Amino acid sequence: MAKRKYNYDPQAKLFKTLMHPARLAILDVLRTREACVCHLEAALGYRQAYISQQLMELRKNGIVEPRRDGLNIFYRVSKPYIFSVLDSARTVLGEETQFTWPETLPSCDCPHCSQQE
Amino acid sequence: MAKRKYNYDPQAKLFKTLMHPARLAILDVLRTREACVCHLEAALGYRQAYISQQLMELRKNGIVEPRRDGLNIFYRVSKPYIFSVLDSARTVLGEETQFTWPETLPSCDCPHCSQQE
DNA sequence: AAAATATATTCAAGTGGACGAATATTATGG
DNA sequence: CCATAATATTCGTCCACTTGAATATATTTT
Repeated sequence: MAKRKYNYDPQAKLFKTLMHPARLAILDVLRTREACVCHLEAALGYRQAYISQQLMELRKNGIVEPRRDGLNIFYRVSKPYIFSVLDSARTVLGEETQFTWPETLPSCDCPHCSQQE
Repeated sequence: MAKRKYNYDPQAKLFKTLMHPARLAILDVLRTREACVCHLEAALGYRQAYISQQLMELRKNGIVEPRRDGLNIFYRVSKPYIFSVLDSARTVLGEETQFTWPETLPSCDCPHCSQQE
């Protein structure tokens, strides 16, 4: 007979979403600002479809949300508190350094990156 | 070309360890005290071998560590900061209630539970 | 040293996630 | 309304995780 007093599935599901290197990388790019798919592509070097797949996974779990602007769809973190989870994990692992992405990337053509001129 | 500046594998691995309901339940039992396998068995209602399997997984990732005392092997959380990760996750999910296990269980015969008499 | 108790390990079948390839969808510009 | 750009989805294969069943190991007791 199971005597569990608590349902751990929601927590487990959240961690399952976070257990993927590509998704963690995406969240780190989204730490400081919203970003379109092509920006994530330029930043992380993954294929477009692959980025979309991972974004879909994050979206299904309510972690990110899209905002369409013309052809671009900008993603942002809808639950910023998720970064507390990520930071705690880093602390557990003894990782002090927190890499911060620059606001713009030379290799990116998205509106956010190429609006200078 | 991949431009990742950071290796997310350690974090991903940690979350992978936490993505399992049974392991989360075990960690919650270990939140207040160490416990032997049979205690976890009594508390959670899982089979002994299954508990052992999940403990092994947690041990492989340095989250819990064993202490043998006669026939019993007591497990305790070796990285208590892991609870910050769990608590942050609960906050993200909007779960406020934190279930706390009693120190002793009537259905358990382990030394910690049946030393009254 | 054999039996009993507590725990660990191995094995195997079923299942779901990872990810590449191909294709579909949506919106803008001509 | 057709072409193009940006993003999304579907499909298929491969591999890792899950979990039950069986068995092994370690320790104490007799």
